Amino acid sequence: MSDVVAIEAPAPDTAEPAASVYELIRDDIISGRLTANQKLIVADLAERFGTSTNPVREALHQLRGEGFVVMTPNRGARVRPMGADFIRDIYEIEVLIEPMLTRWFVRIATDEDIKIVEDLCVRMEQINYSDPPLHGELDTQFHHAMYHRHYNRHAVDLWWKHREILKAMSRRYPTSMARRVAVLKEHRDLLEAIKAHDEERAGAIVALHVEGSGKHIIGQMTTTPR
Amino acid sequence: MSDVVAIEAPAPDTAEPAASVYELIRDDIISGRLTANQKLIVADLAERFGTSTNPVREALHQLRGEGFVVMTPNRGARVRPMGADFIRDIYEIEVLIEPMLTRWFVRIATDEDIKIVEDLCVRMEQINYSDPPLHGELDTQFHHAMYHRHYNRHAVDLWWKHREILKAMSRRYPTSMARRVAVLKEHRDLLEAIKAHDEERAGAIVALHVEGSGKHIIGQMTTTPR
DNA sequence: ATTGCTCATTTTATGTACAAAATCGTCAAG
DNA sequence: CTTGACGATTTTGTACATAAAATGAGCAAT
Repeated sequence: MSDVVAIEAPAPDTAEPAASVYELIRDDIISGRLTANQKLIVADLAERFGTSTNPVREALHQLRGEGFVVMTPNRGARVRPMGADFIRDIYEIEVLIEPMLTRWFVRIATDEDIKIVEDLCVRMEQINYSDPPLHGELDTQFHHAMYHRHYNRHAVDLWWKHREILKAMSRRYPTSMARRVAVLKEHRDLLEAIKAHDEERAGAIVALHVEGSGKHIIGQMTTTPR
Repeated sequence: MSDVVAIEAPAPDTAEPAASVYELIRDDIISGRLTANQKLIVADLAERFGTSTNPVREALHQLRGEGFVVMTPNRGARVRPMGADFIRDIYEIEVLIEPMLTRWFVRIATDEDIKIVEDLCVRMEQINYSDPPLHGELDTQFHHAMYHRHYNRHAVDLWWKHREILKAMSRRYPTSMARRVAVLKEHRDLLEAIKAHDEERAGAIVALHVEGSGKHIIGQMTTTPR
């Protein structure tokens, strides 16, 4: 009797929670496995995911609402092209939002809060781009640690959505040596401003930081053939 | 996103294009006919619109993607509550975005461009709040005239989406006398700054203008019982 | 040959009907 | 007051029907 129980949960949370159709398509778009303007044919996707068409149709419509997919009546869905101009648009908005979020963090940060971002900063300096994916992950955590508790959920959600797109984008292009050292320095500068509780300076540094990242990626996008 | 077409504009709106289920539900949410947190039952909506369930399901998912609807697995969709905090979130973002859009307009505006916004400004002064809905319409056109050609489509779309929410919200609450005179003055000041091609001043005025509108509505929301 | 057209055929999106699974509400028993 | 069973409600998934659009073969005019 007791040997038939607990078939669920073989481990805490190691097992993936069986990604939804929505997430699968979304990841395919963001990661670039689905190319710009590619047609998203409901029947094909349904077959590929082993479901019927309705889940796909619903996922597509949600993605459309989020802007990842463009739909035209009676002619279906296409992957939203995320070219250099779109990336620029996003960065221009982030240049405004991230300083706002950062200033708030500087205002409310306790010593423990600061300790967390400092640790992340140090780890990034230690690996020194030897492991780009890990650096990217730490970079995201660095900013996330500052922003995630902000009261303006709308702003944080927007930041996160943009972040996911930009993260995926920068994964497709290399980071120049010059930019690498700049990023490390900017993070360090930001950390100092935070420690000094200098709200204005921290905001200004983040603005520069975001702008620099944006300029760099767009440069890579427009020069690299791909 | 950029498929958000020109629904507004002084267009020949003779024959309605038979509003889609999506638009109907969306309008019901924004206008407040559907109240906060109200359950959106697929079968009911389908019956109300005289369609089958699939169009409703797709509309709901798009709305979810746009943030107007909140869905939880196996327990359906609810109207996203748009309380004072959410409105504050939106205004805080607009305080950043609108000045950016305005500055660009000041930079590129020709005399004809300025003429258009001036006319709108004058008309608002003439009706002097005798017709609040009309004032709201002109106000939207005033800003739209400045922003709609901006190269950052993402920012413009975001502004428009926010604008629709805020327009509907302010329609539900009265505008105080003090606020009325302030709005007229701010518009006039802005116009002068534009005419003087003073980018910085125009941006600063818009920031104040948006902030003032936000503060006012939130004040109304938190004091008026409703 | 190439272009541009019609028209039948196939593909695909969109709408309807129904089945399975989950949730919610109610009410009786403890 | 809480628990648990059971029926009604509602969500979620599948299968199919219809209508619109893409495709491509055939053919006439340049």
